[in-house]
Amino acid sequence: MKIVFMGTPDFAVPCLEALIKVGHEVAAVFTQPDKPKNRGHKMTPPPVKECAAAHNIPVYQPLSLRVNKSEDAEAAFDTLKSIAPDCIVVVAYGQILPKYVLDLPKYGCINVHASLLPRYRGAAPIQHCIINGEKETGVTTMYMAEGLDTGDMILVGKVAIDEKMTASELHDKLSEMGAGLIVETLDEVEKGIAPRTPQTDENTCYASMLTKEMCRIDFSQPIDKVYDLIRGMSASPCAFTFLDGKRFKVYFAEKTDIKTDIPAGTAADDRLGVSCGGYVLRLTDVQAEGSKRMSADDYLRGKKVPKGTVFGE
RNA sequence: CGCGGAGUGGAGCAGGUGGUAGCUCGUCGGGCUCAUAACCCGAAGGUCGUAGGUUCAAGUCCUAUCUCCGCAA
Repeated sequence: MKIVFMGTPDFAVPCLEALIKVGHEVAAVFTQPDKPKNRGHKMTPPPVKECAAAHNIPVYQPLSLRVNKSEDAEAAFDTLKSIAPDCIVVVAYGQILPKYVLDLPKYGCINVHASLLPRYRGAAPIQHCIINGEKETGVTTMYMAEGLDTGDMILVGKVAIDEKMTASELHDKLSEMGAGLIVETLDEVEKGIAPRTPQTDENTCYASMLTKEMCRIDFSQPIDKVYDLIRGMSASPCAFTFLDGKRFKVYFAEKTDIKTDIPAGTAADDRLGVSCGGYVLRLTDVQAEGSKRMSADDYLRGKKVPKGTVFGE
């Protein structure tokens, strides 16, 4: 099948590679423009671009595909038309596709979404699942519609969320699962045997983009909530608090059943055990400002965090 | 050229007013103990990111360079 692939971050790369590997003709890749990122504002190409380049696939990076949004949209659409793909596969592209793009390919536009739709539509389904303490999630493929992640569903893959799983671990797992699922989906679509299940709008919920403020740990919350937040934000953007006036990232923690009645956010011992919702939450994987990520044991070898230390400011 | 921090024995940090390189932990040996992740004694282990420069003398000052990290995007 002749395919145009649209995607941007790491999550989309396994899908792209899978399509190439099974022999689909990936005629072009659309991805977000390079952006000044990281320290020093270095221009950084999206991971999907690097993957496409490695396979000598032409890459297009329009600012938008909506004609009223950017000047290069029309040219991009012309490019799409001239390629005339059988199907457009969209995986975490980060842009809204207008109706005339959705209607262009014979088999339509097919999206890979990292949740069990109609639950967790939106930008950050993986993190929100963990933050909300879900026990199960998965990947869904669907025919794209104009609404955000509202299209008719095709195939679903489920995965259990382990108690100790972090967002980045789940991300990798779903990313791989998505790669298998999109290959299977295209196969069935091409043969005309793909199911088509409309979404119900009843059980839906929205997974909004993550903000910095959401990453801030509130130790007055129940310990389960704080624990899930830390897992759900790890390793990026990463939950944080403040220690000694400086930002202090927490990549992972352990729940204990030790009860405490000292104020929330206060060190209950000298081993990074913090009072949280009436219990002690032990921070186990941390990163101080200007330093690198390290285990609590390593951190404590260099810095004392005595009982009574207050976190949060 | 967005702002800022850091590179020192296996780990994490101190030392930065230039003059024998230090702390905590770990490791190894020994001791004590019914016993221990406890305690006591001792030992090993570092060309102080790299390259230049200033100096009688540089981890410490100057210049260049590499790497890593926080903020911000």
